[in-house]
Amino acid sequence: MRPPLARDMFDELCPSGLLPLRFADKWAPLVLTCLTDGPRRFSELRVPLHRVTPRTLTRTLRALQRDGLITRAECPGRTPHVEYALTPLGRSLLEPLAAVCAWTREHWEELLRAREEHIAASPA
Amino acid sequence: MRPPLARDMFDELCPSGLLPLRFADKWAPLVLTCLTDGPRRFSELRVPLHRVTPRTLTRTLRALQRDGLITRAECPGRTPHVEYALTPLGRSLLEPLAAVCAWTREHWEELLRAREEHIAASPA
DNA sequence: CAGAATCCGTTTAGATACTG
DNA sequence: CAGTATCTAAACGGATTCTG
Repeated sequence: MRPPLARDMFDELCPSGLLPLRFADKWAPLVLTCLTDGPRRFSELRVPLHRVTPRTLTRTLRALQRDGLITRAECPGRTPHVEYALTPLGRSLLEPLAAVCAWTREHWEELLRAREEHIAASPA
Repeated sequence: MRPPLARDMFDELCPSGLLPLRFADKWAPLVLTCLTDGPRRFSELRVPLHRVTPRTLTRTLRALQRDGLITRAECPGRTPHVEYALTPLGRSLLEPLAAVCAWTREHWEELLRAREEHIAASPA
């Protein structure tokens, strides 16, 4: 019923020691989701992300690129632009990501209630 | 092939707007995992977490408690102590959490390779 | 044992302005 | 269009010391 805990959770839980790279990031999962249906431009990505500042979006995209989850392609032509797209690796991450989001939707009310009760019970 | 993106990803992806509460946290997922097999004490939790400082562990536990994912019980007696345990809600989160960790284990080598290639390709 | 208090360095992210 | 540069505020996390 209560076996001893592993001495080092960092070795056991994930090879990364923590959540997968980029998963404990505020923006990265949202960016990945935005790329589900195809490549997107820099400015296209900003809109659904509450007009996140260019600086923040740039850093997020660079990190995702570094980890092989997205690609960055410069598209020359009459209207030159840049397109970001999921790699197969990045796409494979969408599944566990969706599972987490589904959990949240399912338990949203419950989470809110817990918070409210906690606030109500906490001392002034 | 390329439908327009939702204007507000925060409304659509998760009710929370982001990942579920506490999921984008460095320690929370590890703590939840440590509680899988039963209640644990404060000091018991520190060991597998690389001797995380009391301050950090306390804040993590408070946040998890606030969101209804764990309970805190003071156990009086000859050796008084405190026990933290998963709520049913907290336990239900273990499943999507495990899915994410499984993904990481599965693609760990690939992630490492991408990083190395990126470092090799980046300018001095 | 289970923390609280304090200090401090790092990281994160927003606002704003500017550039090839 | 796709960023970069600079500044700033807040959050995160570690180290240390102290307490009911």
